[in-house]
Amino acid sequence: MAAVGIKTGMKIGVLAGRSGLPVKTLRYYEDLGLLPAIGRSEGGYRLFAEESLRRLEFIRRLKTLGLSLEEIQGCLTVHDAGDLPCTDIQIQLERQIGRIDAQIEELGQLRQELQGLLAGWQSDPAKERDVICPNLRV
Amino acid sequence: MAAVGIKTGMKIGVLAGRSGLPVKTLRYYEDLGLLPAIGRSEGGYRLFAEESLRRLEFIRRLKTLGLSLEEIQGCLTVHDAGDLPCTDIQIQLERQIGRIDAQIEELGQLRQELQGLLAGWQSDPAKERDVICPNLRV
DNA sequence: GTATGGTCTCCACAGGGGTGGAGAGTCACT
DNA sequence: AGTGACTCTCCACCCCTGTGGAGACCATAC
Repeated sequence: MAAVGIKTGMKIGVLAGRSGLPVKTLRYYEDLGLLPAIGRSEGGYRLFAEESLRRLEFIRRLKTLGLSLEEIQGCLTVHDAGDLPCTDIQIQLERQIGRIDAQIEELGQLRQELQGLLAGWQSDPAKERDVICPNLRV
Repeated sequence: MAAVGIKTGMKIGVLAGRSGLPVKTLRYYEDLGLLPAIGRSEGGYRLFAEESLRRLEFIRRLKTLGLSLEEIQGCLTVHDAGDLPCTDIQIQLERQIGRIDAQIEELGQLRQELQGLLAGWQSDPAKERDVICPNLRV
């Protein structure tokens, strides 16, 4: 009969201090559904479980790996359903490698083009009619 | 004595058709000062010179090379002052190569990290206490 | 009782390059 | 005179991940 319905938990400032994230960011994450609070205090303050710290670590890690909050939320949803999110995370990370490869490819081509242009660059060309930059011929 | 003060020019729709850019974009460029109109018609319509087409080509080219509109505007300001913008463009393009190199470097490191994680990925690991994804150990 | 600090909600802004729509005015053709 | 196409201005919204502030409430210490 004791302690029934009693919600204990950190207030947002404590979680901010322990996680190193700004209070604003935690509210933002909560709004997005990334970081559910276990409830509210009588005064209306958000209360977070200890587990939130783990969750924030997870979020931070996946963020540094370049996943969007939406993608991270997808993984967390799997976790919250009681399943291991490993497979989903693997898929996301593979997708992320794909995006990175595409970006690197694109950047490499652009770099090539820029290098080519600068290789033949004339620092003081004659002015040309109908062209703003004779080097670019445009 | 003939044709004094008469402003001739394309209306924005014509320029849009000939340049291939949407009317909205041309207005946006004009607002930014990238694409000055030679004036307004009696009815208040923007009028553009033939030269605007060249200017838009120039803008488009530098955009494909990855310069921001602000950087492009810097080059155009030099041009409008009557100077050749080649040197400024060269500087911008070199800076752009620098940015690209930094990005590629960063992406490469991230890719490395992702590859490393996925290399040892276990598709069906045992659940671990205090960890959302055992593979990431977070 | 009151000062201080934590927290609440709601709204706005940042960056960069536009895009969409409303409502009104203009132009050309019939 | 009317119709339709074109243009004007002004405001809002898109992407994404937050951040800043105003005004009000809550909690704790003195």
